[in-house]
Formats: sequence, C-alpha cells, structure tokens
Amino acid sequence: MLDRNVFTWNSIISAHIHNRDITKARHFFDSAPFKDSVTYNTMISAYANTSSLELEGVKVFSSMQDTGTPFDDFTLTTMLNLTAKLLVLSYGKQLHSYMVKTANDSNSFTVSSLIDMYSKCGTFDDALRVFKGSSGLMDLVSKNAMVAACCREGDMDMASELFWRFSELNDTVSWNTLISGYAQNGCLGKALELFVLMGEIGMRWNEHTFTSVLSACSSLKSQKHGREVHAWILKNGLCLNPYISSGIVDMYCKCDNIEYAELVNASTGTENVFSVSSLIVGHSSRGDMVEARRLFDSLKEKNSVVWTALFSGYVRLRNCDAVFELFLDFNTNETQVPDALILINVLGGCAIQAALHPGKQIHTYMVRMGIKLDERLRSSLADMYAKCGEIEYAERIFKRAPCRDRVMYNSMIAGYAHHGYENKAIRLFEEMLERSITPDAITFIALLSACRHAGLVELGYKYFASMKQDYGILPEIDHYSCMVDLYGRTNCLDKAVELMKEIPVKRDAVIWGTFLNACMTNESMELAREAEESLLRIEADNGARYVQLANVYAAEGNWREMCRIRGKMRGGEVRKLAGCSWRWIMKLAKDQLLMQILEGVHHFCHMPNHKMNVVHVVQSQWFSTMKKEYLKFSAPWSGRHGKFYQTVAMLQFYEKCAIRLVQSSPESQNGLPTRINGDFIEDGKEDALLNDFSQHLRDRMMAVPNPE
DNA sequence: TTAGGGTTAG
Repeated sequence: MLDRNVFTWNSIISAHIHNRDITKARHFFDSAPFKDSVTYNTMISAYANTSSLELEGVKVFSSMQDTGTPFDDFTLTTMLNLTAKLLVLSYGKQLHSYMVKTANDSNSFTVSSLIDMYSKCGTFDDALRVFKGSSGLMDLVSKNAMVAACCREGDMDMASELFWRFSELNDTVSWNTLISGYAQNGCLGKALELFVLMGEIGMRWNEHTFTSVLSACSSLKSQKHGREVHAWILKNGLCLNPYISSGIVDMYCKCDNIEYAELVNASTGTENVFSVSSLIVGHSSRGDMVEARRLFDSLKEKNSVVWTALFSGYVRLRNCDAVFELFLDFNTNETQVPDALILINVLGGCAIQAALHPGKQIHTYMVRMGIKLDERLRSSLADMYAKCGEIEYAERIFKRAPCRDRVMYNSMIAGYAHHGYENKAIRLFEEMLERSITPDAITFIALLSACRHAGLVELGYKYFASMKQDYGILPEIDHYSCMVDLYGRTNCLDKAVELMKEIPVKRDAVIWGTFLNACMTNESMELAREAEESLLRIEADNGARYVQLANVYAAEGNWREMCRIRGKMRGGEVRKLAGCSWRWIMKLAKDQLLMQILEGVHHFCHMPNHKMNVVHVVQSQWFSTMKKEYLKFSAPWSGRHGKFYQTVAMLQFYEKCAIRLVQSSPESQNGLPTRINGDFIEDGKEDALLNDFSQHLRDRMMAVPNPE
C-alpha cells in the first residue's frame, strides 16, 4: 500500500486482533509511524479481552498518557471494563473522577460501564448511585447492567422490580440476566418459571439461557427437568457448545446419574475441564476416588478448581493421608500459590486428623506467602485449631478477625462446646444475635452440643424450641440426637422416649445409638431391647453396634443377653474394626519419648487406688512438657512421615478421651461432671502423684532391655 | 479503525 495513514495502520492492527493474533497486532502497533487514540484504544481493548494479558493493557494505557495521546469515551469505557476484570476499585475510582472532571461521564456507554465496574468491584451502592443519577442517559444495556448488579448483590426483589419496569423493552440479555440471577441466588423454581415464560412470550432461548437453566436443574437435583432441557438442546443441535455440554454433565452428576454424565462427556469428543471437575465430584461423592483420581490425572491442564475437587473428595471420605500427599503433589507440580479453597480443604484434613503440627505449618505457610485471610480462611483456621485441641489459638484468630460471619461464629461456638466451655459458647451465641447475625442449623447443633455437655436441660430445650419458632429452622436428625443425649444424661429418659416418637424424619443409626446409651445410663433394659432391634435393622453390618449392645447387657450383669448379642455377631459374621489397645499403641510408638508418654497415661489409668484418670495425666504439666518435647524432636512434617501424624493424632485423641472420661466419671452427677475441668486429685497431692509416676516410669524403662 | 449488559465446574 503506497498511501499508508493512521486509518490503514489502525485497520491492520484491528485485523490481526480479529484473527486472534495478538502478537502480530502488537508488532504492528509498535512499528506504526502514526498513532492516535483509536490505535491505543484498539490495543487496550485487545489486551482487556485476552486472559492473562490484562496488565499489558494497563501498560499501554500508561504509555498513552506518556505520549500525550488524548483519551476519549472509548478509552474510558475500555479501561473501566479492564478495571472490572482486574477488580481494582482504586483504578475505577480514578477513571470515574477523571470522567467527571472532563465531563466524559454522560453517555449511555460510560453509564453502563461504570455500573458494571462498581458492581464487579463489590461496591453495589456506588453502582446504584450512578444508576440513579443518570436517568436521562439510561438505555437497555445500562438497565441490564443494573439488574445484573442487583443479582450479584443478592437483592432479587430490586432486580425483579427493575426488570419488569418498561418490560416491553427487555431483550434476550435482560431475560438471561434475571434467570441466571434467580439460579445463582437459590430461587430455582423462579428461574425455571421465568425460563418457561420467556418461551411463552416468544423470546428466543439461547446458549446463555440454557446454561443458567441447567445450573438451576443441577441445584434442584431435578433430573426430570434436566432431561427435558437436555432433549430440547439435542433437538436444536446445541449440545457441542462447551458451556452447555458441561452444564448437562454437571446436571447428571448432581442428579447422581453418573453414567449419563460420562456418556455426554464422551460424546463431545473434546477435553472440557468443567465437565471433568463435575465428574470428579460425582465420582468422589459416590466414594469412588480411584475413578476421580484417574480423571484428574487424565487432564492435560489442571486449574485450581480441579485440584479442589479432588482435595474435597479425599476430605469427604476422611482420607487425610491422601489430602496431605496431594498437597505435596500440588506444591511439586504447580507454580501457583494454592488458593483459599485448596487451603480450606487441607486445613479440613488437619482438623479431621487432629493433626496440629501440619495445621500449624499450613498456617505458617500462609503467613509466609502473604496469603490474604478472608472470612472463610479464618473460620477454617479457627476450626482447625479448635479441633486440634488448641482452643486458645482458635480464640485468638476469632478475636483478631476484622469481621465475623456466621460460619466463624459457628466454628467458635462448636469449639467452645467441645472444649467444655459452655458458658463461653452460650455467650458467643448471644453476641452473635446482638450483632444481628442470623443463626443457622449448624449454630444450633453447636449450641445444643454445649448444653448437652453441661447438662443444661431447660436451656437446651429453650434453644431447641426457638430454632423453629424464632428462626424457622426445622430440626434435623442431629438436633434430635443432641436432645436425646441431653435428656439421657440428665435422667429424663421419659422425655427422650417422647422425643424419639415425635421425630418426623427417618431415625438413623446415630440417634438409635444415642438413645441406647440413654437407656443404659438410665438402666432401662426393656427400652434398650427395643432400641437394639431398630439399631440392628439399620446397621446390621456395623460390628461396633453389636459391641455397644453387648456392653449394655454386660453392664448389668445380664450375661445371657450379652451372649445372645455376641452370638448374633458371630452368626452374621460381623466384625468390629479393632480398637487401639494400649499394647498395640505401644508397639506402634517405637520412639522412647512417645513410649514414655503413653506408658504414663496407661499407668495412671490403671492405678486402682489413685483418684487419677487419663484426664489428669493429659491435663498435667508433665504431659504437656512431654508432648512439647516429642513434637520438638519429631521429624518435620512431610509426606514420608505418616507415622508422625498417627502419633500426633493419638496424643490429640487422648485429650478428647479425657474430656469424655470426665463426663462419665463416677464422681459426676447424673452422668455429667460436677466441673468440666474437675479436680479429682486431692489438693496439694499433684506433685506427689507425678513424682510417683516418674519413679514408676524410670523403673519401667530400666526393666526394658535397650533395643540397640 | 476502537467501547458497554447475560452463561458452566471446586
């Protein structure tokens, strides 16, 4: 071309961008002898629309300022779009200020971009202010942007009100926005109704519509609706769209029809990371981690969602060793820092295993990597520390949190309840209410659990009744179990019996087991036998239940009945997983320090004349010193030290046992401790006892031949 | 020659 000018240069740059060759476009951009605002706008826009190159767009914008090229509406809207993508509110505010100063804020393009930017950067009120202050410039796109902002905010009433105002102007995007808003905010029935209505008024459905509707079917777990939608998609040849095909796969996974999900995924013939993520979750929720792992390994590119899908599968099945090993894999194979959800899962693994040391290491790692703590991470950390026995750490994290949501309160209330601080748990619940945070079903499990441990029958009942009356939460089986346990432990067996009859949901093995314990502590063999039948009907293959039953009869010396149960166990060829006997634990604990700790605990638990039990040992200074020493000298955490987890977990386990032992100690009243941290050692005798113990230890150690 | 709103998995 002989006569090149700025228009032709801009055109060739644009052509390369349309051809998705951003490198060539950049080459022409750099070598262009003439550049105007359009040249810059074109390049910024190209970078804004290319994932992982967004920051290049900011750099081009910066060079635009350096060269003194003036901004126009196009520059500003493109930059707002880029800001929304990068979620940098401060950029957005600077752009907005500039727009106001230069009177560049008054066309429908800038209005819609501002609404969108503020909404995506999380300041809904600013979006609303722009919307309200620009009524004369409002067009359909701006209105749709505002409806989308309301949906993001979760204010579906406002979204709906806006949608239906001048509804004759609504286009496909308007409908899709509201349908997706309903689907994402859990108003699934409304999403489906609107979808049907859309068809009835003659508005055409497109791939966006179907993606949202499939998501609604997935959340509803409604295969009936899902299959109707699938059929329509097949008829209209839309099934190869990756958004739609992964939506179908997800729908079948959520509806537990994994065979169909596999078929649909295979029929597309391409790798779709969304479909595979859904399949991994589908297989792992059926307990098939082998297939989940195979799918995971088959992916060429893994993102953090896929990693999390696998992590959460292992956590769900409580396979903590696999969680820790996977975390090592992650750190070996990925250059990226694990995101919040991955860390939450790993911390969840630590909590299940009561693996304090690994948990602390993850916490330290987070601090070192400068990972910003959000509410979810703080809650996970507090939960991990509470479940690993470090309630003070949990408390510290809770108190330092800049804002506390419901999950955080739930973790802490449960933590206090498990550690025997019922008053703190109850006070925290009251604080939660004062701060207008609405409790949910989980809050009440934690709260009832606190009451259960403290024998607070009346308060427990008050909370139980309040759940439904004040908060509209229907009690689930776990809430009933807490109440049955509470009644059982406080000599109110009649109330437990009554409650068992009232339960509107299916009674599971846990509640029958709880009820059986209640019968046992209240010495009602007749009721125990009834419970036995129900329990064995549900869990005929669980050996632990047979042993529990046998123990009920053994406790009252009813050997005939006990033999009958043991006979049933043999007849049904049921086995109970072996518990950890002291001997076995000693064998496992090869190193001497741990041996000392365990022997000490063992010794004191079996001293007939001392009023000392595992509680005292575990609470003693001696135990804590020993444990610290042990942790200090143990190998640092890594995948090769599975044994280390086991031993640390055991120590934690003893602490938990300790709390239980207090509750069932003969010193307690009505099966409840007189004091949770009860001092059963006579005052002033602790040192003598510990000395006695140390002497015993020394004697034992001398008697054991040195393995070296 | 350049710009704005709606979609999927943890």
